[in-house]
Amino acid sequence: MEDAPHRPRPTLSSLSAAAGVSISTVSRALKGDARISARLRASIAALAQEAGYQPDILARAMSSGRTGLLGLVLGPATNPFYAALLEEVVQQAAARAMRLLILHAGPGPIEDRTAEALLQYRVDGCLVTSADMSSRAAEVCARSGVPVVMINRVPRLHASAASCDNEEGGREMARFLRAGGHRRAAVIHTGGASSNGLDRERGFTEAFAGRKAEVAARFDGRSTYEGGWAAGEAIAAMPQKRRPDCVFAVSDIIAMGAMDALRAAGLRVPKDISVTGFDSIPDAARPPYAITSYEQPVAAMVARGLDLLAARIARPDTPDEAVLLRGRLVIRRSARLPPAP
Amino acid sequence: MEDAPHRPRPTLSSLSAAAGVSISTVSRALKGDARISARLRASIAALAQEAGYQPDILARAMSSGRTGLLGLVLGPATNPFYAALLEEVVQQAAARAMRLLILHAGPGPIEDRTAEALLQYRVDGCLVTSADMSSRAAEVCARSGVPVVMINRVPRLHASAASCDNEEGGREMARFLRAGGHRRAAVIHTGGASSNGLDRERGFTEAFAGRKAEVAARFDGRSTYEGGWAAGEAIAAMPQKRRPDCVFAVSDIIAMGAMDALRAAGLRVPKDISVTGFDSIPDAARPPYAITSYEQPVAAMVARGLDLLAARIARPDTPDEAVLLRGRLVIRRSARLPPAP
DNA sequence: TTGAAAGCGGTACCAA
DNA sequence: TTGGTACCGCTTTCAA
Repeated sequence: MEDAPHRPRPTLSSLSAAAGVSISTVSRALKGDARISARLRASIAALAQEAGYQPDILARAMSSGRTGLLGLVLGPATNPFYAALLEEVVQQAAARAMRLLILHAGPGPIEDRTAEALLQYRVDGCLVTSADMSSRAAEVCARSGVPVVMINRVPRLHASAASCDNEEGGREMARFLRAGGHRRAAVIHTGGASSNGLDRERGFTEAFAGRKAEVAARFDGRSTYEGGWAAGEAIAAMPQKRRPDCVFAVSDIIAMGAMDALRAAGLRVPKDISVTGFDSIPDAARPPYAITSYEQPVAAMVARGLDLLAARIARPDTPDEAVLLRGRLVIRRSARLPPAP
Repeated sequence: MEDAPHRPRPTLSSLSAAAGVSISTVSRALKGDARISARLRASIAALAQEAGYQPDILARAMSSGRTGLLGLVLGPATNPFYAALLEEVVQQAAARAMRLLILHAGPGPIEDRTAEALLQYRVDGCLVTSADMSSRAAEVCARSGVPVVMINRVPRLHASAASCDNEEGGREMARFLRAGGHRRAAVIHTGGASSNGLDRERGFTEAFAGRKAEVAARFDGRSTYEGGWAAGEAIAAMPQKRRPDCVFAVSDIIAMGAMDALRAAGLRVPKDISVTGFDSIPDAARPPYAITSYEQPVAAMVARGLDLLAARIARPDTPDEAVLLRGRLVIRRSARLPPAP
């Protein structure tokens, strides 16, 4: 290939010179304005095509005020749930001709300096999927009128949200386990940090507790495999009489850790103890785990989240809105089944 | 909180009016230009601070030509290796005051429409960590002079790269297995798509084969857990006499699948057969796996990658460069150890 | 030490 | 149906 130093970028101005018409005409022709004659439009389009013209979004943003940029705050990508969310968001955003500016990925809150980028690049809106959007960042958005949508998060101050019906998910899991004859449950939660976890636990506890059934123990699983492992060890160490007959972990990654620890301690799953999770990440479906879980409707959550964002970008006065989507119980082999009817 | 409609964004112009000086003066004062008196600089800085001034990067880019934006092409985030890479890149880029525009995340090549975004947003450079940057996208970059750096990839046409010394990694693993007394190896590769995989396999094969030792079988692991599983099943199904005594998978995710399949077939790891991987992702370190692996120096790869990119952005004529970084053998329990010396 | 003014590449309003 | 022009916010050169 030639080492041709890249040609100067074609602009409206260079096109207008080539076409012998004004800049405004080229601009209108390219966006299909009906006021320009069909012939002229076609010839200008051909010219642009040939020159490899690409509109400069930055320049457009200068005058139109719209960047087409969405700020993205992602949770810890090492949890496969967020990885799946990321892929889904990238794909759906691209389909809507929106681009994502990554503000944060990983555990912990987003830095203040990062929150500033949000303003500096004039993002049209902000998508938050992480557990932690610092209140500083939230405030920045609110103050400067940047619409915020949370996915997989309860909405807060000046934000909309699309999430899974976590409480119902917890309830469904509880009903399933009770139907399977379980009487003593252990819940592994996330230490109170996340409202998702709290909702799941609340739904579970509410639906599980009852005649001759109780949530007998609670552990902090810190949303990590290691946290789940520690909880699993603690459960395995309980005297057999008091030991729970089932475990509900508020996320699959925790459930995996717990399951491995229980097995390492010599317990059989689900023979000695059932283990269930939440999210239904691909990892949890693998043969050694086959974890019964509650699947979050990730694609739908992302789609509705982008809808909400788009609506708020188009009409800033649109009132905030919270969308709750129902998930689906996915039965695998990690929990004893209810008797066949 | 008040529902105060967000104030208009402060600009150089509004600050200059407030300060009673010209726009140029404010601009220079804010960037610490020595020509502005210290007192004036301080008072303007205070004003800006109070008003919550944030420079408009887009406007700056219009005149300076530099956006501070890096295009990011990421591989399948569902492989924890890419998830780790993502977190590292986001963090290090932020530390350098560079922002990431996500162009692609997931398996498969990037779409043509996406490649255009790269131009439209005038990214200063492009970071590619995926196996597949379409040649169209590569061409777009080359033609418009956007520097490209590959991380974990062999450099191609008009691009620099920072990657792990894959061949050496393969060799080290081979030496380790041979020292452990292994004689018949199976290699699970990625089907030829990735040069990484090829390099690892080449290094391994070269160092393993020799007196009374050979690579006895090859399988396509498709870079996925499922691919590894299928290969594991195939290995387990081999007649015992011909069965390999060790497995080298070119990535941990493959190794995990293979290991699970081998165990499901009743083989013990490492007693009956040793299993090793590559990458040293956190998942591979978990107790049930404890996979002996070759760790890629992810942080260093990202750091050097960003260095290369920054250098090319600052001086476009900087020649392309390929950096090879050595990784580290991480010995765990999935492979028989060499006898203690 | 400070200010005025010309762009950067579009958009959109007002004329013609 | 088309052209002229002001403007978006900042950088930078040239004058003062």
